[in-house]
Amino acid sequence: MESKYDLIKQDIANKIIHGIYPASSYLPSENELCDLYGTSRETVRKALVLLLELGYIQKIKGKGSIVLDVSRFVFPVSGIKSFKELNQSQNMHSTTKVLTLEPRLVPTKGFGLDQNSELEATYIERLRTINDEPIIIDIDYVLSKVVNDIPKMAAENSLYEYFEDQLGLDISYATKTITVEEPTERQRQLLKIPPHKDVVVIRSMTYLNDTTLFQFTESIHRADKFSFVDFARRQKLKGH
Amino acid sequence: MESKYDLIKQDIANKIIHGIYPASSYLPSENELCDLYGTSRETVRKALVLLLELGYIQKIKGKGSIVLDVSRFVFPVSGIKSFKELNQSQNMHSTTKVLTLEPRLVPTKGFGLDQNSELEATYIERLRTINDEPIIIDIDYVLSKVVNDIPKMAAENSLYEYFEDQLGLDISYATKTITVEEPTERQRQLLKIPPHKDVVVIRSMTYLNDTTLFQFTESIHRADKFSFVDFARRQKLKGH
DNA sequence: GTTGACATCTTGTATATACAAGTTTATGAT
DNA sequence: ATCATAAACTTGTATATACAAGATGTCAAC
Repeated sequence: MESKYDLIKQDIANKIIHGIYPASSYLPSENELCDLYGTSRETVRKALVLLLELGYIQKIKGKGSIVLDVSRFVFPVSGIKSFKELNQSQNMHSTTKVLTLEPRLVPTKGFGLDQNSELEATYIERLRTINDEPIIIDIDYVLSKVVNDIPKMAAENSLYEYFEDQLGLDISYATKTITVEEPTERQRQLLKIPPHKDVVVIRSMTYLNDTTLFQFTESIHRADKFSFVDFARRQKLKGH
Repeated sequence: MESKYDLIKQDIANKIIHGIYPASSYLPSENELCDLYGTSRETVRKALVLLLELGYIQKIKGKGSIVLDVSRFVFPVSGIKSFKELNQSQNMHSTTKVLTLEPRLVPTKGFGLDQNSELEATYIERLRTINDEPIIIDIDYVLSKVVNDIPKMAAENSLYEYFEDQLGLDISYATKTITVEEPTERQRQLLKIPPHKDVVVIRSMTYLNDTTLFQFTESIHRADKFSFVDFARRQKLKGH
């Protein structure tokens, strides 16, 4: 099922996380890794490219692969991660309260959609607390075309876990925008936003492997509790 | 100098941008691309992987590579991009005014550094306007170890262009955090921030290819003009 | 019409090989 | 000791080959 280079990636990643390969040290050379895992060099290199993209290592021609300081990512809101995954990687006491779960149409405005399209969806509104403080309101529109029924349990636990492990959906990529906006009165109350204070809104559209759109998300954060951590590699795209 | 797969990547990317390969259509198959460019399949595949990471295409096993709607990225603040690059890709009238350019030590606090380390740097403070409105204050600490002299022209034009094209620096990756904070009085005046309104702060540390840190950046945005667009691929990292 | 087997597309994984091009170390001549 | 060269490492690029596995269409059998 899982490919060799994926297993190698995970093995090396774990060794980095646990300090077996400490930061700013060199990994074994590619040829040594070949011997270690009993594979060809190209296979090892595929694993290393994945670690490179994740910001775990830096490859330097002629020298080797340096382990980067990955402890900076202890608070990774980057990438597509679910609240539960986020929560497990930290050590925090958090809860999820499902406020609403009902069928609704996706609002044509707000996500930049065609006006004529009427998309049936399951609307889910959840309040996330960390250490008993309300921090995030998560609003999901899950398109009924893809998922017609969502048990409340799944919403309380983890939607992604339900979609991927239970339904076998292949969630692949998402586009997201981050903006700062005035909260609605409801949001102000739920998140206990002081007067004059804004909220951070992360809107995303999530797609399956076959490029079918299946979910809209609005994540409303208390601005004072908001932090977005990102790792970016420089890549030039000349043109035009 | 430039590799085949990089040229193929750029060629296909340009064709996607110009609509020769329109959104939601399939690219030619990998074998057809081999014939087209006269290369092996692995070389073509390397180019496609790069386009995949950029969010230009989606590969589907057994079917082909679908072109994604890339027009959503017309406002890409994602990745490492300089203000000038950003400006050129849009069509806006913008200016850059250099407020300060002088040697300074990097403040030990604020970037989470060791207290004992005293890093000499060039301090640059710039005010960015778009359509005559002040939008962004950019603060740079460029480490003197790497770059000892920065002409004012370079700061007015593009620091990255100067670093990469003039000095031949190999800028490779950066870590960045986005938070919402109260502006200083100076920031409030420069950006004309109304009372009670916050600003968005993007702090980043930029590294060269050989993992040497060379730049700290603080980018202060007017919250009402701030927008961050991102493309993210889902990748699970199991294991603890 | 429906079904199932098959062939033929597609992309995904894995290997072996070769050479180019940085980096470091060892060697040797001066 | 100094310097230049060469050898021995490292990663980067490119190719050829093989098979696995998903998607699709054809064709025959029922």
